[in-house]
Amino acid sequence: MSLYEKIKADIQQGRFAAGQPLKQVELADFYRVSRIPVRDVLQKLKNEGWLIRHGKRGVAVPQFDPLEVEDLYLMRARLEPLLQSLALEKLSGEILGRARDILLSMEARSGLSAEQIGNLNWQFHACIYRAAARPTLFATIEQLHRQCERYIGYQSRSLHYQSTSQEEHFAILEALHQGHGEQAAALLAQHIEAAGQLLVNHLRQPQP
Amino acid sequence: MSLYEKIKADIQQGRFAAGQPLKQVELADFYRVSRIPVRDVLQKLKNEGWLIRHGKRGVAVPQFDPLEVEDLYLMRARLEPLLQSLALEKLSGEILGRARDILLSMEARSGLSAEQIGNLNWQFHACIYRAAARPTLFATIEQLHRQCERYIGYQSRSLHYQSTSQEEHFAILEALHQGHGEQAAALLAQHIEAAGQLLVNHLRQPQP
DNA sequence: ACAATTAAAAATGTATACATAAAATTAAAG
DNA sequence: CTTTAATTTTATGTATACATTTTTAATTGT
Repeated sequence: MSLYEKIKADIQQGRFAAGQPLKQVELADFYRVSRIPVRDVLQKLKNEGWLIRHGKRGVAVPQFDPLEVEDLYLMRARLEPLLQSLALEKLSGEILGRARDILLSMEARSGLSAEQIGNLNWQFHACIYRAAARPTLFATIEQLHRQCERYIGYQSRSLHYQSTSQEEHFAILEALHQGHGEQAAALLAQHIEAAGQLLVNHLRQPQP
Repeated sequence: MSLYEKIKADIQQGRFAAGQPLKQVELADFYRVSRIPVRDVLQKLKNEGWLIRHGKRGVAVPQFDPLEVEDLYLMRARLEPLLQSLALEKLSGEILGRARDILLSMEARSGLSAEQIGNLNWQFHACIYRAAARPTLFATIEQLHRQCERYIGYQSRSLHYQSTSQEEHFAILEALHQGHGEQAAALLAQHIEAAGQLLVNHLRQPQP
């Protein structure tokens, strides 16, 4: 497990108080490394939304921000259907088969963590998106997903969502299989908006 | 002028051959610094699209890629009208006044470099976008602009575009002033698509 | 007692030196 | 002569040490 993964995991588990600046030396001591790799990781995590700048200098774990989630899902709802549509013509049976396999493996294995579910979720969509052969669009969407990752721990706590989500996945896959591009795009947009809405509601209600 | 700015400028001026990997020690020697700040800058520039990974390790200046430009402007055409629409209600006369001043200063001063024009261009739109108070959306769009920066040197070589662009800017401003939100959004989308189309054509025709 | 200025501290930025892992070159075997 | 394995070389990753900047605390003057 790399330093990057360790720090990211510890952020996700709430080991660092939100808003409180992270000191490079403290992190270096804690993880038994020097400050150089810590600096590298902090910059990387900052770019992925796991950390934000604190004042002029230094970084901190950001507060959970419903508005950020709203923005992220708003952008995803605009960009992902676009990329999926661009992939339409290049969707071979083999690719759709692999996408289906991912969905089935999600159903087969129970007791998956939120992180694992989120990952498989992305693998399913990414499998389709990749077919479009649009690296820049893909990279930007992938980055939006990474930014969402910080919140998915919450999403899965409303566990009953999982089944709904799977139904939507299969509906998208079916539409793609039958060549109904616009329908698949519309379903995907709804899928993303629904997930975003659920997450925002969840963040706005309890004690975050 | 910071190391970051120096290296970015040298990339823009074609000092480094595209595709050829950049060595940390060479850069450090050239700029008379150690490898540590070089590493920091390289990572940052990589995130902004000025550099890409080269093989397993190291970075290189990417080739000019018309498909990348197409993707970037496609995304901008989807996201920027969205953010502009979200700003609608909060657009005070003062903000629109500042936006107008930026446009006028672009007309007033002649002999501006491509970089300067591009910057004022962004200032105009950013001025409006900021009013929406949607930091995450804004940040993502800003990043897309940064990625476009690498190409704007080309855009301005078709200098006659500048006047058309300005007309579009004033049309958008006028629509916003009169509260015609959907019209302003449509104009903005056209504005972005036109710029993207022009740039893509320009990249596909001559000897890049 | 409060403000401002100055001194101390703490944290980040940078340089040098060492460790490790790719890459390339050479040597050996088929 | 080609291919593969081993060795050398080269570049990056990391640690330690130093410099600079920012923040905090203290001291002094009004």
